[in-house]
Amino acid sequence: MTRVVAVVGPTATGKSDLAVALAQQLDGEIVNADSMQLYAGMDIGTAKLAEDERGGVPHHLLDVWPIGKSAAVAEYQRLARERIAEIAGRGRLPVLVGGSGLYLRGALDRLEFPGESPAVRARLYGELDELGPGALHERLAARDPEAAAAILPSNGRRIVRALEVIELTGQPFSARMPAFESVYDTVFLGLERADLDERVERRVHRMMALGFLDEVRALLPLGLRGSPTAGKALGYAQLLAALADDGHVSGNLDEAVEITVRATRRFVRRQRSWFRRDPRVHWLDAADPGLVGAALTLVSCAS
RNA sequence: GGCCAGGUAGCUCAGCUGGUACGAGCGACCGCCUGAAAAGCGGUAGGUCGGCGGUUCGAUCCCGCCCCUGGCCA
Repeated sequence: MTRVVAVVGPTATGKSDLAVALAQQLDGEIVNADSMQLYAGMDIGTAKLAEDERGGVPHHLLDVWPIGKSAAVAEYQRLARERIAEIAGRGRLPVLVGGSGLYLRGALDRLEFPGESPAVRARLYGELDELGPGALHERLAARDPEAAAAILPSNGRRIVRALEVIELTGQPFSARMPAFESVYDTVFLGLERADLDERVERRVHRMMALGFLDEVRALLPLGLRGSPTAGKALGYAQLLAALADDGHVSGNLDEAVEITVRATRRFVRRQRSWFRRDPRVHWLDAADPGLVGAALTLVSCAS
């Protein structure tokens, strides 16, 4: 079975750097598993490693989607598995890095995504607007009681997806995540650190100092504001709210920064509660000076 | 110094002409998560209702004094 290393954990823990170090030591290549780093042009705000920070290690699945594109796990799953196969085919070690939990699972685990239909989905969202989530949830309960039980009546988005899948496939929608079972021989390394809240604050301010605002401005003509996924990214959404369409600051920038810091901290909480449940993850303290060594030990012990 | 408005949850504010604060939004904390996942959704905890007296069976809402904030006038 193909051997893969996955570096996971909350944002701002230093996953990218650890991945580079591991790839250098283990003859690896890196595959991005960060939903926002897939977008071209989102660099500063996603903390994407610049060329000269990649330590000569090939990086895959960065900058592959245009800003306006609506992201999709299923497509990511396909792309990631292709890359993993190619890298392994070259005799090298695929190192997956990122903090997008569902993307990681899509790439690595036995997860199958039923199809999608933009038309059906658009119609369902129209109905959601008109009737409200409660009514659609009742419909779901009639067609697939099990899915309805697992999805809260207020969660319009998931209700719509469940109904979409049922219409498309004629099959019930299994609303629960499957067991933690990888399709590869994967070693999961999780990074954590105690001082994340402060780090997040410093990082957001550093991004501003590096020209985050100009980056957002530059993405304005590419349709960032209307983009369903990219436009909602942390920091981007907040700066967008403070910018007029012509790129002039029309709102309160300091407040936008402050809100970004808070929202990012909340994101860290969500990431933790997602990754914590995965029993396969070997947790490492990112502040430990011997981090790389510890990670290498774990990888070699697992083989 | 006088007049007016206001002091209610960490923040911004709601609050039947007195009867246990119904509070709400945001935040915080905890959790959920199968094609937008940096998204979406849920649960929980927070209030001496500025202070002290008084009226009343009972006062956040009535009276008096005091403190603080904003505005107006001197």
